[in-house]
Amino acid sequence: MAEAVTIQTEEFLECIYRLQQRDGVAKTSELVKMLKVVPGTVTNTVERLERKGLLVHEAYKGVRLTEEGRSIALKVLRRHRLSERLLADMLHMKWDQIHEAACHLEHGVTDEVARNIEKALGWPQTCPHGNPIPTKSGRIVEEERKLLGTLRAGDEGVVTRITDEKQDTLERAERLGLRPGVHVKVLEKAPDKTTMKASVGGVDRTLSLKIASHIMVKSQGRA
Amino acid sequence: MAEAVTIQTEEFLECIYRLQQRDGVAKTSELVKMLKVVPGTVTNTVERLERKGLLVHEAYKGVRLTEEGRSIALKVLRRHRLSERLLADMLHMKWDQIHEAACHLEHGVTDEVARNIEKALGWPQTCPHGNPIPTKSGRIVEEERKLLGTLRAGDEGVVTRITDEKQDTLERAERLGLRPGVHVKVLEKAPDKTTMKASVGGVDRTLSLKIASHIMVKSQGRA
DNA sequence: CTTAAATGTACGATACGTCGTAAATTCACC
DNA sequence: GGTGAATTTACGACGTATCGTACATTTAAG
Repeated sequence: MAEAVTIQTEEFLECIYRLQQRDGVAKTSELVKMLKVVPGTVTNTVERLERKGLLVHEAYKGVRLTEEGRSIALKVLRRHRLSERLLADMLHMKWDQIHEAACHLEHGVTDEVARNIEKALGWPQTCPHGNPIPTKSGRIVEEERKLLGTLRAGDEGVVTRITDEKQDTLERAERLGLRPGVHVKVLEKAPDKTTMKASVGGVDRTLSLKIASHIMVKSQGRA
Repeated sequence: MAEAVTIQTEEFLECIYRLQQRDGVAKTSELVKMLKVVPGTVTNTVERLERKGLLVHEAYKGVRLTEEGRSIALKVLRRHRLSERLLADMLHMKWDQIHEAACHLEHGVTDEVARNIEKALGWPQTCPHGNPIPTKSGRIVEEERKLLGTLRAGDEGVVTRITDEKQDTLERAERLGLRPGVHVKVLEKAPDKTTMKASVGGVDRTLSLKIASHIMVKSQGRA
């Protein structure tokens, strides 16, 4: 068990984990988009990984990780998020510029180095975007929080996570002041269902529902 | 130019650079040993890299990097040595335990991250073993120093570099107190030509010529 | 209910990276 | 200078990773 896994396999499993977290299942078309490969590559790789017992694929339904696949994905995610902490906290890179770099770094971080990162940083619980860091043994706490986009006028809370780590999403969040720990309150949802007005850290903003759907909020009641 | 290079290609070029530095030329048998692959793999890869114009191979003589190959090798070496500084200075790993980890990390360090490492550490000139770090533009200063193993009784100086970064070499150096900056003085060379006696940081030691041949010394005269 | 667009699959091709076995060449020592 | 050991090369094989083109299935819009 625990065969050596290539970098590409790691990328696939990590990506599938993220998609499952978001959608419940990973559609191959989503994998094509996120991994920036052609559909044939996804089919091939999915087949191979299925043969290895790391996932199951239901045609036209999507892909799900097996226990073993999930276990590997969590190891990769751990290294990714610890890499992000390293980049942000020790190398002083901006939180909206580190995801891509961490995508490369994660594959070079050995378990030993991962442990040393978390030790040096005092065992952080989340990455700089608020997403939880799996433990060495593969435990992860995925809290069930509401997404900002699903709140109604009057609802309020504190941003806990930006669940999408793509650079443009993070840059947009940064510009809007949407960082973990910031207080938000929904003021008004536009009738066209593409934007909403909200108070973000005391400043009134107009947010697209697209970005709001990536912001996880710890609810604090309702005016 | 500057095609994308795979990790294995990077490993090969880096290894060839190190061997050329040591022996003037990289014998394929040495590559087999250092890269831990079978001879056929070296032949294949050398052929491929020769076709790409990254090196030239003279049968039974060895391999030499072209300008382009050297340029890539120096980029990899830069990332390797900056990774070592990161591991030693920020993650507090012991200097004799970091080489292997850096071998993995180097391939995940983007140029941007490399710049941020050197910035965060105040532009260090050498890795923790004393070997020079190439600049972003690929300059490197390989000082011509004597090796401890070649000094004669009475010669003395200061250790500047441990040129071999294999873990067992470094652990042995550590146990003998042979770190960069330490003063050494040759007391006596054994007639069997396998050991020497020397004062290392004030302590008299018996050193194998094997380890002494990896220790570079800045000469400070002669008693 | 039909059909076009979206989504998914199949197949063939190319390059890389690695191995093992076997054969050829060179070198160094007697 | 001959010969055995070291070194180098040649070849065939397999798995991974990726692409592109062409074909099939599903879904949604009319």
